[in-house]
Amino acid sequence: MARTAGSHSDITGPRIRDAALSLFARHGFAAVSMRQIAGAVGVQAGALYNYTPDKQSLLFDLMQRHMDHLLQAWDDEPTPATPLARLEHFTRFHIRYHLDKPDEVFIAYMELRNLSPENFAAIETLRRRYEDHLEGILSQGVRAGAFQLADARITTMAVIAMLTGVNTWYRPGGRLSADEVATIYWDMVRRSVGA
Amino acid sequence: MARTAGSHSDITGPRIRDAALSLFARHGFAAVSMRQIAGAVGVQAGALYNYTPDKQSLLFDLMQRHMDHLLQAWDDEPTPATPLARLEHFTRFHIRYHLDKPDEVFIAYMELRNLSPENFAAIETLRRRYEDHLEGILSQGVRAGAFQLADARITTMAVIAMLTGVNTWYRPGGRLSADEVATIYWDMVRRSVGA
DNA sequence: GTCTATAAGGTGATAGAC
DNA sequence: GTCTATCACCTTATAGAC
Repeated sequence: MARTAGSHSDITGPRIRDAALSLFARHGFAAVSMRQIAGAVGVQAGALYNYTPDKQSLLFDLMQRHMDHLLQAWDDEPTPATPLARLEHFTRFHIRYHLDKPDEVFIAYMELRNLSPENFAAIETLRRRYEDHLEGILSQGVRAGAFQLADARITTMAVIAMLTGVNTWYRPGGRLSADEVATIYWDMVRRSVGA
Repeated sequence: MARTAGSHSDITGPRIRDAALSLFARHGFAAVSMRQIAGAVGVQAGALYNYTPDKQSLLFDLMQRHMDHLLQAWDDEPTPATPLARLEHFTRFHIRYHLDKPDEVFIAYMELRNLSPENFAAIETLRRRYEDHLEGILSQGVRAGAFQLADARITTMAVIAMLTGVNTWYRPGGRLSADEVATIYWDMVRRSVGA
């Protein structure tokens, strides 16, 4: 059945995104050609332009979907009662979600410079919205006397960098499970905010 | 004087590296052509091949110099007496050094996937050597009873990710000086290792 | 919706003149 | 050491047949 001519719009679109995601993550946006993406999907390069106006839009689409999905996933999470419980929940959610989508995460911050200025601004807005969820938890905790920290914004950036860094070294099947890793990181986060 | 024909080997080499560093950092290795680098230096593309056998070697040269220089700079630093003082020294050194060389730092971990397998292995060895300096400080501190942490290797990766993350948001002339930022981060590092 | 063919231009790298 | 010219190939994107 492979390569049969005809209409496949409902499955070809997702397949193009999957192939582009994987290839961009492995080789980088600029190093991957439309022909390579088409080859991975099993169509000719011209057919891709039925699904994206150009290569830039394909990249933006991947990043925007990733950020939208991340924000939605966090909105769907429950909200524990105390700042301490909320911070632990965020820590474990962030590690779990990011380890689950390594290609999306990798692209979302490695390929920012390949976005057009307008597309860059749009992704930065979504990223800032996600960071603000953590900053809100930290600020609430400071007001409630649960945390002691010098600057909620800087602590936000520090914690997110620390947590996202798990993706650079964690490999499934290694010395520790994802849950064990999350517990160790939660211990560090908890102490670093003075809780 | 610009573009005069003749012999300039001692100044053209560094100028090529400077131009490549800046262009790779801004646009990415794959998105920059040898003609662009030559244009920034003020020579024709063919002249670059008197200084590098190919584009890949140019990238590797930049990364290797960066890692060599980082390791040498750390070796040149004094060694404070206690684990706590050593950890503070490493924290401040890492932030200062990395804020000082943002292009080198950016390339050194954004362009790893564009290295050939042999070159990648060489850079990873140097990176691991740098990480091991921090891991050594943490392990010593645990043995001396100065730190309480679950896993020296994971704490090493977490602390380095947190500290290097400063480069993603810090801009000179902003709300806080580099020294003030380093002090806030040192407070977080100190608490996260249970000191 | 996918194909083939093509336009218009860029790519890394080399040869040989000066 | 740098230049010009060139090779062989790849690039994104589009046009028109089916």
